[in-house]
Amino acid sequence: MNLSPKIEAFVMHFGEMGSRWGFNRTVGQMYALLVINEKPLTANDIATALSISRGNVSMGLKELQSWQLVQVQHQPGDRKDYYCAAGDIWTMAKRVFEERRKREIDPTLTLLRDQLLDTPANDTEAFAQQRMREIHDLLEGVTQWSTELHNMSPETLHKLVKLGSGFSKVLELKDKLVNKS
Amino acid sequence: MNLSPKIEAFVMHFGEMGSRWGFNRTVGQMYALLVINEKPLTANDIATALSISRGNVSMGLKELQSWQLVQVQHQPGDRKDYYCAAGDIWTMAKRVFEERRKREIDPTLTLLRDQLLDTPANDTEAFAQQRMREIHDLLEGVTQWSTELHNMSPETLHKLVKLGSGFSKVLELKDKLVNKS
DNA sequence: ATAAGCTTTCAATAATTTCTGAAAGTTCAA
DNA sequence: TTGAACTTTCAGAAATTATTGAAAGCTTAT
Repeated sequence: MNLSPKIEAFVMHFGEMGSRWGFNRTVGQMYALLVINEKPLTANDIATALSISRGNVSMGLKELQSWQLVQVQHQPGDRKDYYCAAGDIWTMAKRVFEERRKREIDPTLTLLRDQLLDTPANDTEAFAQQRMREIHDLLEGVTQWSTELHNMSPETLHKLVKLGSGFSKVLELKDKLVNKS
Repeated sequence: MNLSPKIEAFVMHFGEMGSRWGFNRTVGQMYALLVINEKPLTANDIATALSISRGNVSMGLKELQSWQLVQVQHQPGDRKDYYCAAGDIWTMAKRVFEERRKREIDPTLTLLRDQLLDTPANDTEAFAQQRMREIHDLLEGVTQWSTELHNMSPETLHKLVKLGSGFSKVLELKDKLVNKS
């Protein structure tokens, strides 16, 4: 398994970015490799291509499966597991987005909900709770909104992205028509 | 500087989440502390409250300033720097969002743009480039869209969040009216 | 000029995370 | 039942990241 310079650049870049996207370097590289390869790869192919240990590949694949970003496939008469990137580009984006929401927002929302049930004991706590309320409402909005995104078809998503700067205009339009607020 | 249990829980939680949000534990704690405190704090207040070294606080504040999340203030006749969280909740959210976009998306977009200028040398590279194109277009959409968000007033943002599940309906509405696509 | 009262820097150390590879586990064909 | 062809696990090693604290830098009052 030998990578062309261009493909290598792409894979290595995804490695660098990996940690910023919520997984580690090798997991990033592995995913990139699976995404730009048309054909499914075995765990050994991956280990060779990236010069990492077989054990590390196994861990990485487990991680990618927990993100639902890869799929296992089998070839008839071959005992090996073959891996490939799951779904189209929109599916991938949605999965990463969802997974990150779960890890980055949900736990905080839970904490804030709990804290907001208590009555503040003094002024300091009252102010603190007010801030927590604001953060809570914001995060709840983001969560709802992310559910919305999750349920959109690729076409709608595509439209949304293409909408670009026409976005606030649509909001205003809606305001006028529905005549609320 | 002694924290009440509730406030401590909040601060510690932000510490835990810190790394998922793009900064480290102490930076997360520091920010939480500044957000739930009505009054500005000195670097020493922070060090005491969180039981961390003065040097670490200095580093952390530098980091938070690079995210534009804190402001320095001065009290008349006092040489110390006082710090507080910058802006309201929407400002904070926008700054975190923007900063993360810069770190998580922009570098990849640059790489992809470069790669897409070259002509693929073979079928493998052609397929790879096709994938890169898709990712590029998606990220460009997200970027545009994030600029849009950035320019929205708190009121518009609030409306957007409240819109919740009515969102795709608005999109459809727009489709019918404008009668495009 | 000096020193008091701050803040910042940075080399050394500590803590955490990632990676390796050998051993154990699984599955299947013969 | 054995063993060949895989995969997974996990303890220890390596790499990376965060933290400390002492020293160096500012700035202002005297």
